[in-house]
Amino acid sequence: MAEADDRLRRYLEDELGECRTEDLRERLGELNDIDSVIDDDVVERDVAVLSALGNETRYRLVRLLVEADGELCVCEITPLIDVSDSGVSHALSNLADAGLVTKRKEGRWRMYRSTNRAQALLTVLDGSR
Amino acid sequence: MAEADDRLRRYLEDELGECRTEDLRERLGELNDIDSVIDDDVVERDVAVLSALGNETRYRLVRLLVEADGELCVCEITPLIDVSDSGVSHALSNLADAGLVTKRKEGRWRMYRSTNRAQALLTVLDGSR
DNA sequence: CTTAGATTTGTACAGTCTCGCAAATAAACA
DNA sequence: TGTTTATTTGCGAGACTGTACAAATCTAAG
Repeated sequence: MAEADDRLRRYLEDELGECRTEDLRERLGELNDIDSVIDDDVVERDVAVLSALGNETRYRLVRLLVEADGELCVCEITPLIDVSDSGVSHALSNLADAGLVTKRKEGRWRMYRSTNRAQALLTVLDGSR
Repeated sequence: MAEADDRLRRYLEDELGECRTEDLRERLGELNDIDSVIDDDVVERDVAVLSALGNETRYRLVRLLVEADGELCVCEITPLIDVSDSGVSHALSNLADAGLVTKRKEGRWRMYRSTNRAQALLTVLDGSR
């Protein structure tokens, strides 16, 4: 920590012209305040969602369900996705854990649908391109 | 494809009561239309962005820069992030490639700032929780 | 033009992830 | 009840990723 503080002190000297211990302490406090706003649980959940979508197979599945604008049966999905049935199942299960799709049983068929969160994320990506 | 089509035909029989070859062909067409909207380049870019953010270290870096609401020097960031300096540097470089942060040289210091896309993504995550 | 310091880059490897195969489960129906 | 079919689950090989360490680069200042 001492070394990191020295580096920060030199940076503040450059930025402010001079840097008293008081100035260093103040900036250190500001940085800690910013950092302390970040909640560990939120980080964990968001990273889970983002890493679920950050895989081509899973991303395509979600995109498909969002474009379909309603539920699809697994038997309608697999012909469009280039991995094995079990690969699709693994992926859908992962997405369900992340809250990006929901699952419903209909007799011997399983229906999947994208969630609002999934739609919101894709919308933002579309809008910031 | 034959097997997959058979499964789809059986699904349509359940859903519609009966399923003529015509019905199967129509549904197959609809599914392909939905799928063909999905652009490979878009998939690739979005997955790159999402997988960049879908890592705890990189997510924290972006959150920090968004909360800071302006640029931060690497020397201000490293004390708050629990990986080595080189780890932070690799992570920032990855984020820059994904278009989630921008970099600016200021003498011997390097300043980073989050992009609109990064802010938009975090905002959506915050809003859909 | 040497030295010191800030940050990046190259590299290696431990750990994680993805996907296919085969087996298991569950629903429908003969 | 046994059979067929739809989907999931367990598991392992190979691919991929994250990180630290060391060396390189770049800047400023003696």
